[in-house]
Amino acid sequence: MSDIAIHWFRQDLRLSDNPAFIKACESGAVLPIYILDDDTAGKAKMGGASRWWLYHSLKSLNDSLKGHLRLYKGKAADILPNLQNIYGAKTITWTRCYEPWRRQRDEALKEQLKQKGVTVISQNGSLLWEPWQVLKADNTPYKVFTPFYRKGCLQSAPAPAEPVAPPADMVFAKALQEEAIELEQLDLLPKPPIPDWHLSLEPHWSIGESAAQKRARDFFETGLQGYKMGRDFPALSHISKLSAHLHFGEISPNQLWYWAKEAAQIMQDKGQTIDADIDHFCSEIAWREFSYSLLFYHPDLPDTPLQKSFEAFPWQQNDVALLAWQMGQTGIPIVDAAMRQLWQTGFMHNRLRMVAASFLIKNLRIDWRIGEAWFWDCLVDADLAANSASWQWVAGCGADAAPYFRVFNPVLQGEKFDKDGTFTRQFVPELAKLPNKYLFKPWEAPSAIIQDCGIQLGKTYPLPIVDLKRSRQQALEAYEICKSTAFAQSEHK
DNA sequence: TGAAATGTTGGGGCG
DNA sequence: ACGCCCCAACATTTC
Repeated sequence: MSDIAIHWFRQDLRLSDNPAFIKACESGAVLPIYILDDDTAGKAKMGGASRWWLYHSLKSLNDSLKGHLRLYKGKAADILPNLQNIYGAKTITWTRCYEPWRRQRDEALKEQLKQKGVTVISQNGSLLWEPWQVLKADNTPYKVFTPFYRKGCLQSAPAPAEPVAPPADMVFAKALQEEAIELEQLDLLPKPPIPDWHLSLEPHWSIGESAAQKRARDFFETGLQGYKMGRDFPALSHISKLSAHLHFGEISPNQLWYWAKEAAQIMQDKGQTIDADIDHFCSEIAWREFSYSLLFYHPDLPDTPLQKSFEAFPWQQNDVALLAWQMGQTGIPIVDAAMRQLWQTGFMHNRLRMVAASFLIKNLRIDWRIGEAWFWDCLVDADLAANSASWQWVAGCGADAAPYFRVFNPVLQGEKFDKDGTFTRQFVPELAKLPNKYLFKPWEAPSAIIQDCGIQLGKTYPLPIVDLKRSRQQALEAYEICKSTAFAQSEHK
């Protein structure tokens, strides 16, 4: 077999259930490549935590490919055609991406390569359904999740493709020596004098395709039963923690979908019913699909509120408060616990993402895009579609968003979802001795108790940077102003 | 995938 | 026995 096929790995860093990669293997000797294309990404350039994850994921992928993964850095629009020339590749394959900057780039590349007579194959390997497969009867995209999922995905669209096995045998193209670079040269990890913050992430994750599969299997065995309820409690492990694996394509949503169905069958045979848990897990996967659909049909989702009335919102600039939020020093224990979890582990529990985001947007009234940028930098699962759709959801300016007046009370959220304080005490150890009654509102504790617990409010732990009740009220007022301004504007048109 | 304010009901204490 | 008040507990509405 002398023909050479390039498989361009992007967000599909796996060999299992990778239809495009299989096509490459069937078309000739494979040259597997990865291009770090920061130049084209612009504002969507990967954040720090993602880069750390990518470093390890590429390493793992290279192992699976027996050391044949070729790495490049720069504009894919230049590098890919160049490689095609150098190697005389007849086929180029890739798994589709949906970020606006990637779509634009890929479309142009595809056209250019096709004109040169190259067979270009792009396939779906990252979504259960392509955005254009889930449309309303009038061929427009859904704007509300429930009908998107129930009608669009489950009833109208075809069943998700069943996962396919990794290629039985891989023949690799003989690589030239000089044109690729080493993993270290991608500069994915921070270098001195930048703090080696990423080292604190290491113990929390195991990265790569086989780790993703193991995580999934562990979850289906031990976490799925009770998922629907348990997923709301940060101290429990009833969450899949698969988001980063999914983002980088170390595992496909299709694989998870069918494993979930299998798990349902196994449990049913044992006489246990976990239908509600399975349904809920599948609907969470579908939220990811919904986000991708939103991004696909609204390319400006990452920085423009879908509801135009929000353009007039009176955001506040407050760098001191922002820093306190980022560092987990707001004086609101559940918020601080959440923000520290993010900083220390590269992850934040879903419920806490809502609480922490609500606090930034509504109590501090800081622009959601600023919080979005922080999450983008800190999350190992940072995903353009999910991150922007979710921030818009919390801000109340997205499609099918939480209504703006839905303001989370971080004290009640703590009392409800971290009842015994396990999670909060883990990340805010300076409050560990505080009894549950005051753990989520230390400012209300009698000074004798505060003293007994070895706490000095304002010194060992901050006083709240805002008054929750008042700031809530102000947020609601700001929303009213913004609404009436938008109304006045629309009247003048 | 809220919370607070307001409304309603019903049991118990008490004159 | 009765009415009255108080206040949980729950339901509804409002933001």
